[in-house]
Amino acid sequence: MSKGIAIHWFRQDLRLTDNLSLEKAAEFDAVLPIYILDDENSQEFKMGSASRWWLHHSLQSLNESLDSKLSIYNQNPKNVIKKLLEKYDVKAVFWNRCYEPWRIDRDIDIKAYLDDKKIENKSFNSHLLWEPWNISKDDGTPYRVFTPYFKKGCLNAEEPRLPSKNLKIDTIFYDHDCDQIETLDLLPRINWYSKIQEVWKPGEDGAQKRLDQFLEEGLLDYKEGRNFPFKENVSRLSPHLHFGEISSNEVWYQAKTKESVSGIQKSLDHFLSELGWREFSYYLLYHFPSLPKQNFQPKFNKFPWIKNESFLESWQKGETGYPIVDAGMRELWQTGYMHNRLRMVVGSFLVKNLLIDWREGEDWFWDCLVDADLASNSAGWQWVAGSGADAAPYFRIFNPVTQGLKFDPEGEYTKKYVPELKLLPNKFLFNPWEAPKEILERAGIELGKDYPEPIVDLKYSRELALEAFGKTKLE
DNA sequence: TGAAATGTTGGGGCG
DNA sequence: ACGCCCCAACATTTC
Repeated sequence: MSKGIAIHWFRQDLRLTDNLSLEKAAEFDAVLPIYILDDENSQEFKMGSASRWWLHHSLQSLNESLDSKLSIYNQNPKNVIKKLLEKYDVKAVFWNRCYEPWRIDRDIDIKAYLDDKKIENKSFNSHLLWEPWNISKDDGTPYRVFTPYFKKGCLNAEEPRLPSKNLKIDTIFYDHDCDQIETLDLLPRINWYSKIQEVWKPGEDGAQKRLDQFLEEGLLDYKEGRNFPFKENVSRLSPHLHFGEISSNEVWYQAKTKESVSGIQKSLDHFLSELGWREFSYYLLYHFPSLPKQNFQPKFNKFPWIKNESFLESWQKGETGYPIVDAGMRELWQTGYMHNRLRMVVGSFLVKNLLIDWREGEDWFWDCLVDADLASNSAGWQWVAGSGADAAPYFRIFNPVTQGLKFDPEGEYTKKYVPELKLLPNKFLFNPWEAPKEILERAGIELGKDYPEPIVDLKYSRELALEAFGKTKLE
């Protein structure tokens, strides 16, 4: 009995392992694996530059593991599928669900089209531990606070499914009329990615290796070590998870195999709860699709953000004159990533000390991060700004000097990304403007020439922020 | 997943 | 021996 061809449409699931849709498609005589670059439907959420670099390499890796038979397209997905249905004996189309509002809309439309054509189709969950629509408060409304969402909502719900190991592909069908990875034009004209290339290994193999390394070397001391950007205690799985090179279920259950290691429990729980934050972001995005551009708390709608191109540019380039902030921004620029501690510090600085709209930060991160993820990025920025769900309170303003002293006391991280300060003694590393003349001289630094003067005064900008943010409280 | 301001305590110096 | 002051260390409150 012939079952014909089934399409598996790769999207944010660029892996073979634990891929429910691919497994389903592989039950047919032949599977036609496709990837479609969809710049048409994504509109204002078009993938950023760093993500494109990542995607290029991730697709190459995926293509290799499919014996170079990944069919790739740079067109409107509906047209692609339409043409494939016309050309080949396609019996079914499968995919794993995405949660960006524009993708949901698009997929609904394509599903209706397939239903209409009487083509079997089905979507699967291979991206989240808990579907957003399965978790709600007793009164049926969505949670707005992380802790009860995770502890009561998720941990009391059905356990995440175990990773599936059932993939058996007989025949891969390749569409010779498709585009090539190169014609997607994902790589930039100028090579700004050499450093990124050194640091990351996109693809399924790189993802599993990263997880292995984290579980061996980072997890045990995760709870403490995750705060220190020079330590190797964070997982750095975010881009791999974003592109679905490894499933969150794999990460969840592989981490749990370490449960028996003595003294690991607190770190393990904390790590699992960080996966919970990822879930919470997707949950919020699903239930509040305006999250990426609209304040979650409407009382922020009349917040007097200040437009200041010059401040914004200083922040983007890592030239604010605050070494810990500049280190974070330069890490982002050079590596396509920023340690979580620094994301909070630079976010607080932009939004509270510079009073610049969180959406400016969101846009910059979107373009620069290899892990740029609509759910995590929006939820994260709204958290920092205080406008989000379970957000940082308005009065929580990070002091970049204190944060530096606390979390990079020896300056390893800061000096790595702000090397012009490497001769400065630690005592003045985070506040060079307060260093005595002769110390600056000895370190070979002239402020305003070799390294910027601070673009704002900490104390004064803090007072301005407290005043401005305090007013949101009145509503 | 802060920081600064304010309050409290207790030890040591000193008349 | 005693009270007083100073101030660091810690705790609490406020923004």
